[in-house]
Amino acid sequence: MAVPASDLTERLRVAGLRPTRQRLALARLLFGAADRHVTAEHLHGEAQANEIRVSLATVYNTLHQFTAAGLLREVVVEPGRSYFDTNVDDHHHFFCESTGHLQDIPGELVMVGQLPMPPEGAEISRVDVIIRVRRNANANASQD
Amino acid sequence: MAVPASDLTERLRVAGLRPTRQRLALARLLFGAADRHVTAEHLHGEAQANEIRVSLATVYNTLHQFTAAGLLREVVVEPGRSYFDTNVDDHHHFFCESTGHLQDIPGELVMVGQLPMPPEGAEISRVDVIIRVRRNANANASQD
DNA sequence: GTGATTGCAAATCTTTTGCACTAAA
DNA sequence: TTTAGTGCAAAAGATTTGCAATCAC
Repeated sequence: MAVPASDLTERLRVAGLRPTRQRLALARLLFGAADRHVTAEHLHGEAQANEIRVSLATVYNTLHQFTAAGLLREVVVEPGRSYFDTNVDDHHHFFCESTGHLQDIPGELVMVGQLPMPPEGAEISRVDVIIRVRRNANANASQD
Repeated sequence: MAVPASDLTERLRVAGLRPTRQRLALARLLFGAADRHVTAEHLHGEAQANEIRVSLATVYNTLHQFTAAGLLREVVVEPGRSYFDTNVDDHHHFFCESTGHLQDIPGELVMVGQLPMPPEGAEISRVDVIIRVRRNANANASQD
């Protein structure tokens, strides 16, 4: 299903990363289906569930290497835990404080007009908009 | 200088917090002068520099209690470290990835038009806009 | 072969916790 | 008194690191 292995191999090569067994397996989990938001811990668990032997340290290395290569984007919304987003296009996030769930918002849906000048000597590297939401009291267990 | 002790005492009382020696001392550091952004570690160091005996655990407790009481606002921009902002008005932030420096942007300066609908059963608790900046190469050591 | 990559376990860093002690009301 | 608040040291959780073993080229 989805992305042939050869494409992933190529993608890693282009990014300057050797297509090792571990990286390919993680790439398949990450990019195999729809956009996703994972933590290192979560991805490691998923790898194990799929009988892929990878150490947690390698998962961390890989996530950071992918991020540096522009294949992933790191999203910081909670103290003490990083999420990695497979969607690297310009977009923003809903973050549910009750459930810890992240959800993309296409970039066009939020219009940030008229950015203020950055401090002198600095240039903008990214604009993050995080809409923090909370489940309201009378919401029944329909989704997260 | 600044805020008389009696005001701080009152402020804590109103928040439902006993005005203990430690809380008053930390409140004086936090609210004594202009708006600031501190980490627990930083505030603890500052307390020690001012000969205020407070344990790091109490600094954490206090920061969280002040945040729950609406006296502070927690800002998450870096994995593994929380900043606390003495400005609790509606506003946003510049975050310099090179220096770790946070700077307020008055709420009016950023116009986020037309928010998308939050996921069903959820209500918006806050909108954070973080403009990540980086020192550009030819910036000399003028500020952070 | 040779250098990049991996795995493991230990180390690090920030934050939280348990619990006896102290202080505010 | 009585209960909230504090300090300490230990625990927890996420992430990083050092280094020998392993793999890609």
